[in-house]
Amino acid sequence: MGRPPCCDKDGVKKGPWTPEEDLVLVSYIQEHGPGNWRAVPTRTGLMRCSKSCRLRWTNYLRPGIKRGNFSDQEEKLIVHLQALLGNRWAAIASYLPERTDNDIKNYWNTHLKRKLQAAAAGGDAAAKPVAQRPSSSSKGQWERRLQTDINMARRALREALTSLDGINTPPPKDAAADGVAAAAAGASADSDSPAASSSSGGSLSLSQCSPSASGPYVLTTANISRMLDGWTSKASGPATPGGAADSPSGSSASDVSYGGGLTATRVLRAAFDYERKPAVLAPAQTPLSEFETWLLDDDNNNAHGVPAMVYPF
DNA sequence: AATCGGCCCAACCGCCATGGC
DNA sequence: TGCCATGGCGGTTGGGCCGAT
Repeated sequence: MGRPPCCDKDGVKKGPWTPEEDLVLVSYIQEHGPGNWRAVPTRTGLMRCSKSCRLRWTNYLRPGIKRGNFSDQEEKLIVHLQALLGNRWAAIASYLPERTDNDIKNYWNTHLKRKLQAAAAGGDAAAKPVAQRPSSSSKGQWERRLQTDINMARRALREALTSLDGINTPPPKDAAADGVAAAAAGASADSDSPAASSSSGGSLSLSQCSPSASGPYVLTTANISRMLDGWTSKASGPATPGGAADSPSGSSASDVSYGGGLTATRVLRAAFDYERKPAVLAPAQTPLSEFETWLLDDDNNNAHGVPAMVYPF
């Protein structure tokens, strides 16, 4: 007998998240913190699987996420970490605090893997990831090769890290006055994002934020602010997203009660406060320092230098 | 202008690890 | 000690977008 599914298939909504759902999820998490995902759908009224909620938060809504535009240093770091760790995207992402494992995985699959394959086709075997190299050699040869790979990767990583200012340090929190969705941080950096381009004043209705209206929906502080403006201007009571929202699910948005006199303004402010909590980014910084120590140790131990990694691109 | 095909990425699926009972 | 619930991770998919024809 197979294991029961993590969530009931009936009545569980799938597909892209709506702004209303994002706001409900964010407001819940800023109140209770991430975790206990099993309780999230029932407590928020979201017709989503707990897994879906967690993924939405970790891959999209979590503060401090940078989207798109991978820098050269990030590319190199990913390439070498992949060579070191294999397809352990979560581990790789821990060294790129602003990137999600899903983002890195997608970027690898769509860009870097192709580049490496092209480079490999050009005869640059040294640039191949460990996992792609021939495995026909004997154990001793394989171990020596692996150690060489690690040494090369360490050196290249250290070089990459030395010029990695700003990647591993969170951006100033008040720079963009953003909060929740520092998705906003990434979105605002993307000049072509709808949110970034719609910086003019005026209230934006929910339907204007919806994917169908103007491209992919990106949850930014600006969007949330406009959403809330629209709500507060249209609804006289507390934040009960109502009429304007043409929610396909027809369930959550209008049914959600934030409780405890939680107004829309308070939701937004509290969401900002949550982003200022360091716990979200802090864990990723500890391994980095250990990582740097490890790299430095390598310098001490690696008396016989290894040739620097030749970047295939 | 219409169609086609490739690219990109958000989201889903299934498996595994872990912790609580 | 075994079972179960839950969270986490990696692989894969589906659909929108965009350039080429």
